[in-house]
Amino acid sequence: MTLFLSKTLNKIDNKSRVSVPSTFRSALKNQSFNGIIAFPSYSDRCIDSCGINRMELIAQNLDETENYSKAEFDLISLCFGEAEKLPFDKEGRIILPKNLIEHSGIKDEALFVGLGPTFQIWEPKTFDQNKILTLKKAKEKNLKPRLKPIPKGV
Amino acid sequence: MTLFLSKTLNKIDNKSRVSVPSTFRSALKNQSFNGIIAFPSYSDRCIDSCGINRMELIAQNLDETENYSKAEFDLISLCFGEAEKLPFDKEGRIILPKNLIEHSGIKDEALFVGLGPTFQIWEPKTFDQNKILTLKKAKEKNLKPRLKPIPKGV
DNA sequence: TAAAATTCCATGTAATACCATATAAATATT
DNA sequence: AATATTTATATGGTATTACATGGAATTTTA
Repeated sequence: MTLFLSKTLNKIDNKSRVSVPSTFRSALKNQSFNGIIAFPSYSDRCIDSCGINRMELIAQNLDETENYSKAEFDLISLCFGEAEKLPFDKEGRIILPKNLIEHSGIKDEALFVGLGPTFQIWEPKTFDQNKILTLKKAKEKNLKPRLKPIPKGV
Repeated sequence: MTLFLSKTLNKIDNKSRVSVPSTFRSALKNQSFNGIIAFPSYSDRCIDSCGINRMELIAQNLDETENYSKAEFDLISLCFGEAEKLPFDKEGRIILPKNLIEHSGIKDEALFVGLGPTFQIWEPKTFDQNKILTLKKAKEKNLKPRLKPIPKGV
């Protein structure tokens, strides 16, 4: 299974190129497209990313499931339009499209954050602010990190 | 698997020619017909498109399985009747037929929007309006885009 | 033979492939 | 254990190619 872990901070040059951390690259090694899929996060000021295999799974599911309302279907469909296929160059870099740079507020550095089956790309400052906010909310609600029981069949 | 992602805005010349985005073209590279299948969307003011392979698959399913309701069967039949085979010229362009231009309200620009296994072609303004509407409806119904593959057995 | 459709060719721009170097990590050597 | 050597990774810049697009030439068909 593809697993993205840990954080990496890389620079962006004036052509909007960033090196994808080599650990992430090697996690994607066996997929049918040599690069990443990236789209604006629905809930945060960052870029959501994954490999093509996950995207194919989502597409297939959407195609085969009959229980979506038109409103649901249209909403999910919008995501495919926002998603960008970003191939690696020979050096393992991608080019960040304008719209994703704008959405994330990224300037000259990009923070890659592993989330397991997916990862995110953040403007470092925004990530820090968000982290503080998350911890604050957790404290207010007295939340503690825990594992939920794993559903059967997964 | 054929996946259409992201959006591209291309111009239409006075002969109704449009360049199909090269990413879409390469997604269709290995199909038996070098071009796209296009038909008026039954629910939106846009053009629905895909590769010939998907049409063949649907036709085959229609023939072999009992999984379609009468209503579904009739809808698919309608689509087949209105579907146009639009071949690429040497430069990767297609010619948009009059009826599709009229149905979509396209004038001098065409917005190609990836939907995963299919894609759509929109008049840019119409797409923007429709997007706003989709997001509004989603908000009303408290929907959030499900970008997770649904685990089997759940 | 005129009109329409298709194929062919030309060009500016933007994307990407290529090469060179710097930095960091890993391994080997003393 | 400290240092040297090698390897892998990240980064910067240049050259080349591909793409979208406009128009001309050729073929088709009405």
